[in-house]
Amino acid sequence: MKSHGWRPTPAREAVVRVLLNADRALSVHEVYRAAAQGYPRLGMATVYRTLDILENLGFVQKVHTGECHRYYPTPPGHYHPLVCLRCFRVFNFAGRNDLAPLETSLESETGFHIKGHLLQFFGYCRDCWQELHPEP
Amino acid sequence: MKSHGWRPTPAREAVVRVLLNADRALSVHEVYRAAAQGYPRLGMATVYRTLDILENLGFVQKVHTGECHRYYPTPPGHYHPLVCLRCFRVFNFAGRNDLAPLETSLESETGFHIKGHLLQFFGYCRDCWQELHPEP
DNA sequence: ATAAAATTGAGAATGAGTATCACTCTCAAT
DNA sequence: ATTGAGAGTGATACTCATTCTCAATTTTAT
Repeated sequence: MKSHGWRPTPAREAVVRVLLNADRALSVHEVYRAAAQGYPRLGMATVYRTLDILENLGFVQKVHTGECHRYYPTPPGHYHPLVCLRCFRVFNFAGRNDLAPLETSLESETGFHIKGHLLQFFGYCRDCWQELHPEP
Repeated sequence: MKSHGWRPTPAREAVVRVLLNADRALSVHEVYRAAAQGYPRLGMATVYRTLDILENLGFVQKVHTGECHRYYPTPPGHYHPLVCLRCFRVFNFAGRNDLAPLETSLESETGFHIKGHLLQFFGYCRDCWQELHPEP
């Protein structure tokens, strides 16, 4: 991050630390709460700003969940998220069928200049599913 | 819609009419403005409610665009949208690689109960791209 | 050290979407 | 044709995620 022209600051460090340790997708407010533990005078605006930077650099990814956006650390490689709608844990799956060729053929077929895509699955992880469907 | 237990009303009719004639994805406010032409006492709340119903029935689909959600009529068959980020026209493409098998294998692999997915491409259509990159 | 530039945080502002509630409309049963 | 139960409506207030503003602070290059 510092190597991309962004200054290292304690506020940013606090946010980054929280995200790297995240075992699930966090809401902005969760990131704020956790990061403010180690850096109490942190402000929400800075969290948003830092998340934007991290997302642009590809260090974190945003997921849509029906409610607000959540962020989780980008895994190495090209994966898509399968998100639990209850605990927001993320399972990253490789695009069995890579989207790049589809993207290329779509471009020539439609004349569109494609800028990106969105692919994710929603569901309930094993644990949450069991808690939601208790057996007597 | 009427056949699914929902009462036919002029407000709903006005909203439906707008969407069926839409040649691109419309924001809720755009739907409101257009529908209110033919039914001036329409309220925003009803537009939101009707769009929810139509989405649940599968008559319209929601797209994410970076800003607010937009809706467009669901084409017959199973397609995914390629959305122009400038004019919001939608090109529907068939999932060359259907997601169902991937979904099934993900379920057995991860123990997740998958509830849905999100697949869409963003870009600029030919016309908008040309306007954004004028040649001298 | 010091000036220039980047960064910050508090709080205000924005705006999409939701909730409320008194009123109106629809429709099946009379 | 009437009616009453309950679906539907719209004005309005509200929530809350996100963005904006700006003066004060921190960082970096000199």
